[in-house]
Amino acid sequence: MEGSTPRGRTRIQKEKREVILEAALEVFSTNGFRGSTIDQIAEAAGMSKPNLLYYFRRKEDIHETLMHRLLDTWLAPLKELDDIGDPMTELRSYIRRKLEMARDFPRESRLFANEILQGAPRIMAMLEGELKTLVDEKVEVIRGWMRAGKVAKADPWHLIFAIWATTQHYADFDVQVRAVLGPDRGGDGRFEDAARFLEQLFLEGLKPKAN
Amino acid sequence: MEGSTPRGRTRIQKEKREVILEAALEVFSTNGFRGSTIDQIAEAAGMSKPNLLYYFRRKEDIHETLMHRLLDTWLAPLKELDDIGDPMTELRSYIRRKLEMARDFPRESRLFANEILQGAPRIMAMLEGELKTLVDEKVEVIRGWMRAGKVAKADPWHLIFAIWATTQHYADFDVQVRAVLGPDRGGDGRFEDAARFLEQLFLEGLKPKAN
DNA sequence: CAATTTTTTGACCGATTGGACAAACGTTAG
DNA sequence: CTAACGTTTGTCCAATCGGTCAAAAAATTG
Repeated sequence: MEGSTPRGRTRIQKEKREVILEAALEVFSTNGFRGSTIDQIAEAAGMSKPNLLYYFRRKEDIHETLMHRLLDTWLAPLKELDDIGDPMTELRSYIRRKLEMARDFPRESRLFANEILQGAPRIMAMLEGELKTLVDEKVEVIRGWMRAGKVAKADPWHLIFAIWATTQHYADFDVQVRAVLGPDRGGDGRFEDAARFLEQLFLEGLKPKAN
Repeated sequence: MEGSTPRGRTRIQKEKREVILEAALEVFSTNGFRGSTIDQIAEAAGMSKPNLLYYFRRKEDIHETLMHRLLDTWLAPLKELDDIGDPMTELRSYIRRKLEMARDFPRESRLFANEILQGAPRIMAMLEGELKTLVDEKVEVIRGWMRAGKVAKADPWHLIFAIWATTQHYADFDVQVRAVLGPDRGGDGRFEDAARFLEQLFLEGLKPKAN
């Protein structure tokens, strides 16, 4: 009985689907969608290919499920950007949260980056819909702060892009960051260094203080 | 006669190799290495697969040639960062040049991003060698500016990362940028808006002017 | 022209791919 | 025990992959 793909009915199904998604995240995020094979995912999940296909009937279904889950996590920090509290503190918190996500969920970041890089064929609708709506909303919040003189006037859209770019860089380009920093500076401390730098950059910029 | 791969001897060989590289840049930058097929490249180059393989014997050879060419172009702006001239002007010029590259060579940027995202298996040596050396050198230049009080004190490595991230974002995440900006704001003017914003960000930050 | 070399292609090959399927295995309920 | 259901796997398949090869077609040379 029960339709095609087993819906997370039994306990075992929920568990196995979880194992598969975890394995698929690892594989997809390092090889991209087309560069990953079902066999790779099955092996990483510790099961046979047909067994994996019993839980997800197509390779794309795994990717789609993964992507949908990711998006909620991914947009959460921006959703939290609220009009209550001090504007500059809010912005600083947002930057810190995004940087923590790059540190704690680098695979998710790379999965997302892979998708966007290749033209976002599978999530274009979401970018133009849900994401754009959310950004438009937060742009208005930031604009309010700027009008009130709480934040320097600047393009709010590109401000958001800059925050995304600088924070996600530490997940997506991690290999390059570590290679350039070298063994001594490239250790665990790099995220704290980055946090300090980004805070200064976004708050005060680089122009030397008027002595 | 002549070794395996035809070296750019005849005029026709140089031309065809150029056509292939142009087509491969298009294909590789949108699909990644593993996601691209020789057939795709051959079709984009307007020739048959065996004919393409007559000029480049392996798929990897095309990618390698492309990558080597790219790197020179890619590092050029950083190499130009010189100790002569006003420091803040130099930094502003560097940001502008990098943004222009994102605008004029988005495929090259995405090709590079694809490689890094997947762990840089083919250019790791270059990252740890040539790139690191160049960055270390420029870090010293920037440090000198900071010691001289010409630039606010900050971590020079992360400053460079921030410039890379914010500028390349407009090439690598172009789809997302355009989707979020929408049809009206997402037109050709987005690079000028970005340039204005980035200049303000890196020079003055976002803290409101002390009124 | 004819001889030689370079360029192009159709046909083909073994390996890998995503996926189908039925049979086997395990588990639980009566 | 047995029947029923959920789970797992070995085997197979058609499509696609990177790459080979010999022979045809152009171009070049004398």
